[in-house]
Amino acid sequence: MRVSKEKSAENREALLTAASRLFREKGIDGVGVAEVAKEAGLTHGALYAHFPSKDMLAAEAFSHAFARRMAGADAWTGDRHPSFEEYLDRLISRPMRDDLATGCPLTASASEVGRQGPALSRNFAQAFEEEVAMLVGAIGDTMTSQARRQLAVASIAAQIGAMAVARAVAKTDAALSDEVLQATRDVIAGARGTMRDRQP
Amino acid sequence: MRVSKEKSAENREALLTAASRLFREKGIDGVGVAEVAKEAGLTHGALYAHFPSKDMLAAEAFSHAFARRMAGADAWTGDRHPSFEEYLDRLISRPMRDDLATGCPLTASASEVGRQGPALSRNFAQAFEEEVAMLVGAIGDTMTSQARRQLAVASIAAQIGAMAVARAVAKTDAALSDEVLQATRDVIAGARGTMRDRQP
DNA sequence: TGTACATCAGTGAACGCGCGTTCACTGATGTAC
DNA sequence: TGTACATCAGTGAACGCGCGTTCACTGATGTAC
Repeated sequence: MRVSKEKSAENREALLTAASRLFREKGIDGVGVAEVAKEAGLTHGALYAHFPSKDMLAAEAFSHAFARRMAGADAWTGDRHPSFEEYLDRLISRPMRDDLATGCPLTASASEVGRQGPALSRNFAQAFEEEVAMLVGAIGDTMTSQARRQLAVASIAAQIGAMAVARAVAKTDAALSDEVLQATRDVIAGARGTMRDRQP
Repeated sequence: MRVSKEKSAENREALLTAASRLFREKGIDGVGVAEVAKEAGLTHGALYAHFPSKDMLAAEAFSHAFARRMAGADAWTGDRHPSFEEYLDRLISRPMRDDLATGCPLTASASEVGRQGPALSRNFAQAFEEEVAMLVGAIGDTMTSQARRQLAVASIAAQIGAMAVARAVAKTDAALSDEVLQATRDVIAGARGTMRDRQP
């Protein structure tokens, strides 16, 4: 049966929220469209009234989650303008590692993007650039803009790798998992100190 | 029909080689046991005479690939005792990014391990420790052993993240993909320089 | 060394299952008069 | 404002397909005599 435009918009939002949560938690290939629709209170057929394919759903769900994060709408986002060290401490952390479902979309999707469709790849690249711009702002004007960008790019890459490794070994070797997080935080923070000192 | 013990051992080796190649290239969830068996010149039923489940196959295939890499048997391994900078240059590179099938097993599996079975997680953690030990040796005795280990752990995490991001955006934004590799290499190399300078 | 037979790696059909997607149909919504 | 009807979000059965795993069977290998 047909529903009102408002209800339809709510359903679309519910589908995106369910998809972004489930895809982060279990991986895109680990969740079926029926499960996403059920989580949103619909049947799988309804999903195709809003999205032409699972691939497009994944791409839109990723950007939806990233936009929420950038808008500060996620519980874990905290200060929207953190310092560089605050950024590292918050994202390369045990709470982030253990909270798959609402964690950083970049971290959750990085490994899957290469094997999914082109729509998700485009949205991922755009989100990565936004994250770089945000982090460049957090680094401040203590070094050249080239150096700031280089540090931001490397820091986000390191964050994504540290989280992947920490999650991979969390159940097998909790001490190693914690060590990976701390070592990455410390080495990146140290690199920032050096680069700042070397600039006039 | 029954085959000789030698032929059976060869078939087992062929299954491991095919699995480690295909799993790296398409992901563990992206390849069926029938495809692995076919690549090894067998039928899927024969696979279960050698491995009790796909999970165990994945775990053994991972360790098989990593052991080959550590033994210098892979074409891309090069010098078995590279310097720290050589290690970074070789692993965080465009050739490594583009050669999925024979690339670093740690890099290829890091993101999947968390969602696979416990056997793979154990083998991954052990391989990570071996890689850390190798890299600690490459860093040399210019800093404390604690600092060496910290740098090694963070470097491997950063390498894994840089490769994941570079692969994710390779088709969409080639320039960004290259930039991620170079920025990560430079920042990690810079961090090494700082840590060395600060030690007596 | 030659023969009889137990072993077991490998084959291929079959199992139940979940996948992404399609589609005829439903019925409340939104619109035209 | 009230009525007739076109629209279309949502339902649920069905599509073909590939998945991991099982199993009765085959026949060359390896062994015991």
